[in-house]
Parts: sequence; structure tokens; C-alpha cells
Amino acid sequence: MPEKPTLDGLEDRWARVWEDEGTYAFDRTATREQVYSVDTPPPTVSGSLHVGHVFSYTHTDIVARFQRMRGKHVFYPMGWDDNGLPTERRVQNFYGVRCEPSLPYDPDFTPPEKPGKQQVPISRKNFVELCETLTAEDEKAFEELWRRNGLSVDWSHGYQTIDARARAISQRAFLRNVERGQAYVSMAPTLWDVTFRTAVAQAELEDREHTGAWHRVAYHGSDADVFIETTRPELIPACVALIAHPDDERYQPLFGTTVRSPLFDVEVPVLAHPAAEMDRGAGIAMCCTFGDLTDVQWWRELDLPNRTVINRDGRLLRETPEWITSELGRQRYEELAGATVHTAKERIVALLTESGELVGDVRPVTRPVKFFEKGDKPLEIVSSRQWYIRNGGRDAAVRDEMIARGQELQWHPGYMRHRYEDWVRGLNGDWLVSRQRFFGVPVPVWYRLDADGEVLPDEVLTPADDALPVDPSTDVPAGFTVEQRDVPGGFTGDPDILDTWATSSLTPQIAGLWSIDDDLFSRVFPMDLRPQAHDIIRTWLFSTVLRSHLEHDTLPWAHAALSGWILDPDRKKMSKSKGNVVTPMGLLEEYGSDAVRYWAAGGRPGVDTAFDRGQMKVGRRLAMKLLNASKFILGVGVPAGEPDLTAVSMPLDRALLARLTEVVEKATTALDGYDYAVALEATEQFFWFFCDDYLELVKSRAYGEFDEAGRDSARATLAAALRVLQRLFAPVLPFVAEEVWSWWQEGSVHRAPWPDIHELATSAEADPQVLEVASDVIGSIRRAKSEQKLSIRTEVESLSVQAAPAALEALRAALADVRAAGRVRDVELVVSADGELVTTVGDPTG
RNA sequence: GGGCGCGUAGCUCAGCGGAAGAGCAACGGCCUUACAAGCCGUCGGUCGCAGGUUCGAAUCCUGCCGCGCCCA
Repeated sequence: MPEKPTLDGLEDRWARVWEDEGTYAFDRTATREQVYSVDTPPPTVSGSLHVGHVFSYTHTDIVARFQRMRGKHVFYPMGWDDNGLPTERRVQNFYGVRCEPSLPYDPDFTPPEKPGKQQVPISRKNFVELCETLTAEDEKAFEELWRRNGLSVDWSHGYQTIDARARAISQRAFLRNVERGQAYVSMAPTLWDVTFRTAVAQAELEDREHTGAWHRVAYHGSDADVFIETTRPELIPACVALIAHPDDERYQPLFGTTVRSPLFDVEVPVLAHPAAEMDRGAGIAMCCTFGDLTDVQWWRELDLPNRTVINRDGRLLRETPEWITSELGRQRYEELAGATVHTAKERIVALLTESGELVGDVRPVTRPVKFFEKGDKPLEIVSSRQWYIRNGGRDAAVRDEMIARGQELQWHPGYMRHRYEDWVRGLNGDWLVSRQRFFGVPVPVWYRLDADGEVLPDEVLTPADDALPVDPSTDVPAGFTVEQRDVPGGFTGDPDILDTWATSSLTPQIAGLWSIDDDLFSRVFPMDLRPQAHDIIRTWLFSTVLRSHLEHDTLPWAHAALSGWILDPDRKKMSKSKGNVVTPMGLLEEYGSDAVRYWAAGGRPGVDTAFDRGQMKVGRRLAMKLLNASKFILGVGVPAGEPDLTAVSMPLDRALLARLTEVVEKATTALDGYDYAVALEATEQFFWFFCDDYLELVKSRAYGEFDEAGRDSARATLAAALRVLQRLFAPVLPFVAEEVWSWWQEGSVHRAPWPDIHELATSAEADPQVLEVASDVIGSIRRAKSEQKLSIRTEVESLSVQAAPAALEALRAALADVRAAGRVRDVELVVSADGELVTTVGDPTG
């Protein structure tokens, strides 16, 4: 035990010991019943860790440490999410390269020293290698931070969402979905981001207010003009029908007739459909392929032709469409060909004005428009071939199964289930899993080519299971040769990759090495806990439940613990752009890891929490107090080994242990229910009381100033209480708890058994009142001294206590301790009629 | 527009049917043989507003107001 205990350096010292001794190593011989397994969220490595990460990962670690102390074999791996757009963009900028999947792999490629102005095109395999190089460096820094933060992770069970095993598992699960008909390929209108040039899934959408303008435009009927209002006049060449509500009397006479479009003079039908809103615009809408999702619905349900004019690059088709037949119409289209949506709109408005078919003023309007969450241009809808996984969006039976899974799952806090159910109920299509990007897990299929070299989308070639992972852009399907790639009669690789969530949704399988090490998998799956943030319930949580449901017909885990966010002092979600970035490492260094963990532990499950340095200071104080209190108690001289509770003979000591037993019970129940905050609060509150009142009361007796029995009773109580307290604090304050435990106990506190409510049982029944009254009276004495501005050491001439007989009886049992602690000479105990405890302190100076 | 959560002391938050709580801050003290990075004490609240249920409401119900998140 050091002379002057300090918190400095504890992190490095103990992190090293834990690593050397394998304190958190998972015992893979343990059976599933003995295991507690955690589906750790793999942090995205292409950024930097944020205070919010420290916050939520600490919550998980507290639970993991608690379960370990309860005797579970904790499977607590760490993964890295290095698969997806953020990494791709970072690599492009960092090395000045871009992925060109048609290029062959160059094994000798080295990236330019400095990124040049022109990005160097490289093969997908080379690109992926660069991603791996760059993310490996980030991962090292992340691991160092997590170790310093005290996460009790078994680092030998790490994974990357882009590593070969993860790719194999992701492709295998996908191919098995394909085999069972749970995944399918389909040519369909797809939400498309023109900036990223990729399809976007429902889960990646967000509505944003977007400014547009109503344009009143004339279509020409046989008798009269029909006026529609549109915010997207540039889609007039893509118009396939005008549509009004069946009950709309204004348009009923027109149903079944045709009109001719302005500028292009294309004939389109006027149709009825209930999705048309009578009170919106003119009440009659033009249906284009495709302006929005309602257009898609009309196109499907009314069996309309596809006249798409917008390309995947967000520009209008360069060739004039065949359905525009009039000479003037074709001339006008040529003025728009190849223009961006924005430019096309300007030109078409000019043309409409010129032709007189634009009526009245253009009226500005702000309305919600769909965006890719990472994009900054409104999404277009294009037709393309994509892969989907059935998720209940088009199948009521699957949807009901998914809702049932949500009800089976135990949510912490419980109300988070609503988010899940809302999402499942609101699904309106299957899960689009193919993405037109480069860095990710390739869609593991090829297609046959016909004699003209056209893709035969129904002739899907899949790899053998033992060939996984594959990259169809470089690997060749069985029965074909390299020379047959992209030639008529040969094959072509699917150029796409899988949605990042299609891999992340398999983290339990990846961490547990499903299909690679099935022995391990059977010991950890289904897992116990998925900890995660509440904003990705619709993506990560839902998709993981879905994949597990489809592959294993089970929930992936029994519990989901949702953590809140960290808010800055303005009650806004903390973000880098706000200029209040705090680096986690800086915090850990400034306050100490235990102190930061203490702050994190104060954030209730699911509750957004303010970033609060004050709480970190309090945490540091608590850690310091634990050092000092431990040093003091051990310095007084406590018996070695297991505390001998038969020596606990004094009523005050028994009452103390009884109260601590209640704390153990409360903390245990709370942690069993994932409420680390309540557990910490109960422990902490007791601990301060223990230090400030109990320690002060028994100090003299423990020193041996009275008799031997009293001394031994105090020492045994102190030892027993300290041993319990150090363990109660261990999950939240792992470093300081390990330090003080090491002063007098064998082994790691983190491998010690969690305190049991029976271990503090004494031979005789405890009277809690003894502790309460003694504490009250010593408080009164201190108050009297403080009010008279006297030293706490000042002797008190006389003390008079009025109370009910039972309270006086209780006080009598601890009177020697009270007198010693308060330095009281004479005491008078008076039975009071009303039972109220009144303490009168005689003039201490007298 | 729908769903969920939250409005309690200057601040951060507990409490969720039986006398309004903690920590921080503020203020006043105390060198006390573990800790002055400590300790003791004091001050501080119409529990968002309005109704209702109840012997009793911060707590349950209804309606408003405000904030946040999720989804349209």
C-alpha cells in the first residue's frame, strides 16, 4: 500500500496487468448457460471516437463486468466497422485514388506519396487493400483509447466488417437467403442519389423541407385545356397520365379520355385513382416516371408505360425519346437533352412561357422531399436492377413475425419497443441491399450473357460455399474461364456491393464465427445483449433481428439496451461542427478514466445526457475517496483473509452491515435490470455515509481505545464492508477498485465474486435504529459546533437527548462511540412524551 | 400529421399514490492522528399550466403550453 495513494498512472498500470494476465479472456470451453455474450457495436473507424462513444460503451462495460463477477464467462468482443461509404471517401481523399472495378488487380501497386489533382484509377482489390491499410491504423488508436477507458474486452476476438471472414459470412448468409427465396433480384423503380450514384434504401431516407414552386400548366383536351399544377415541369416529357380522384366531380367527365402534353404533344390518358388529392394543387396531377413514390404507385397499379427521362447521373437523356414524335416536340426536347434537372427546369419554363402554356404566376412552396441521409440533392427515382431481401414490407405474414420478435425481445428501457414497431408497421417495400459502390462486400453472383452480350438477369451464377469470400469482378464462376468475362455467351460479374447494413446485421454471426467455428458459435449464440444507440433501431437493430429470424429462426439476443446521446450545454446533440469538440482521450487524461466512467454511469438507460465536467470532478473525488478510505481502514489494522463476522458483536456494527446488505440487494437487482445508474447511486450514497458517519463513529473503538471485543467487532465490520464496497464499485471504477483490492486481496477484483446478500449476515438480528440514532446525534453535535464556529475537536461539556424509549435504548447501545466521536463529557438521556428526537448540546466551551 | 420521451432548487438530475430529495454552484465555518483535490454546516422549489380522480397527487386521468427524438 503506497504512503500517498494517487489516481495517476492507474490506467496504464492495470491495463497492462489485465492484458498480461488475461483477466478478460473468454473461456471457450464454457457452455452456453455459463456464458454472457455481448454483441458489441463496431464503431465506424473512418472518423474519430466521440465523447458519446465513451458514454455508451462504458454502460456496456459496466454490465459486462457485473456479469463476469456474477460468475458468467463473458464473451465481449470488439469489432470495427470499416465497411462502407465513409471509409471509401476517406481512402479516396487520403491517397488520391478512385476505384475502377473494370481494372485488373495490380499486386505491385503503391499509392502516390501525395494525392495528386487527378485521382488514380485502381482495381477494386487494390482499393480494398488501401482501405484495410488505412483503417488498421485507425483501429490501433481506437483500441488504445478503449483500453484506457477500461473496457473489459477480450481483444483476441476482434473483427472488421470488411475482413475476409466477415465477407464470407455476409456472402454466405446472403446466398442462403437467395436459395430460400428470401433475397431476389428485380428491375424496378429505385430511389437514387445522383451525387453518390447509388440506390438508397428506405432506412437511409429522410424527409427535408425543400423549396420548390407550383407551375400551372395547360394540357390540351379535345374540347378544352386541362390545367395541372406541378413542382416538376421538367418531367413533362416523362408524363404518362393525368390522374384525379374518382370522386372529383370536376374531372369525372374526362376519365377515359386523352389529352396532349404541352410542348411535346404526347397523348396521355386521364385516369382516376384514390391516391390523387382533391385539395392539392388543381386536384389533378400529372403522373411521370418517376417524380415521386406516388407516381411509382400509379405506374404499378394502373399499369402505365415507363417513360423515364432522367439518367443515373441526374441529367436528362441525351437521345430524344421515341415516344416524342412531333417535329416541334423533338426539337424542343433537344434543347433539354443532357441538361441537369435544375437546368432542364429553367429551360422548360422558358419554353412553356414562350408557348403560352404556362398559366399565371409561379408560386413558391416549401414541402417535404426525400433525401438520402448523407446526400444533399433530392433523390430521383430511376429504373434499375437491384437485389432485395424480404423484410415484411411487402408481406403481412413476415411483418407479423417481425413484430412478434420485437415483443419477445427485452428492451431497456421498455418504451423503445415502440420505435421498432412503428418502423416495422411503416415498411412499404422490401430491403434494397445492393449498392452501386466499390468498397464493401461484393454481391457474390455472376450473370450469364446471351449471344448479343446482354445480361440474362434470371441466369444467376452463384459461387460454391467453400469459395467464399468471392469478388465477382476478379473471380470467375465455376465452369467458365477468365476469357469468357464480358463476352457474348460468357458471363459478367455483378458490379454492386451489399448495403453496409447487410453485413452489420450479422454482427452476432461474425463475432461468434458462424459457419467458420460453429463450436464457438453454439456457445455464444443467441447472444445475451445488444447495446446500441436508439437512432439506429430501424437500421441496425431491425436488420439484425431480421437476418437472425431468417437464418436461425430465433432472436439474435435476449436483451437490447438502448443508450442515449450526449448533449452539449445547449441541449443539442453534440457535434463537431459546433466547435465544442472534446477528445475522449483528453478527458480520460484530465479527469482519469474512472471519473469519466462515473459521469457516464450517471446517464440513465436510454436518456440523453448533458456533457458535464462537474460530474467528472465528482467522480474523481469519489475515486480518491475510495483510495483514502481503503488506506485508512487497512491502516487501522484489519484481519487478513476472509473477514470473521463472528467477531461482530456491537449493535452499531451489525446495523451497518444490515444497511450494506440492503445496498447490495438494491445494486444487484438494478444491474440485473441493466440499470447501472441506480446501482451506482445506491452504492455511492452508502459509501459517503459510511465514510462520514460510520467511520467517524467507530474510529476510536477501532484504534482499540475501549475494549478488545469492541475493537475486533469494529475491525471485522470495516474489513467486511470494505471488501463489499470495493467490489460494488468495481464495474464502474475498475482502475481504482483494482488498485485498492490489490493492497490486501489475492487476484483481480474483476474476477472476484459479486457481493452476495448472505455474506454480511451476522449471528444476531440487527437493529437499524442504532445506526440512525447515532448518526442523528453526531450530526446534531457537529451542527452545534459549526453554528458556534468551533473546531470539530472541541469538547462538549454536556449533551441531552430526548427521545422515545426505544430510540434511547438504541442510542445507549452506541453511546460510547457517539461520545468519543463527538468528544462529549456528560450525557443525559430523557424520555420524551411525543417521541421526537431532540438533542441539546451544552455550551461546548463551558 | 402520428408515435415516444421529457418539463422538479441557479445548474445536472433522482423520486413516479402516503410529510418535496441528492450532487454541483452559492454562502458560513473547521488544520479533525485516511483524505484541505478534505470535512462540517446553511441557504435555496406553487414539482410547466388548467381541470379531474382520491381521505391524500410531483406521482394516476384529461386537455393545453414548451422542448427533444423517431416516423409520415
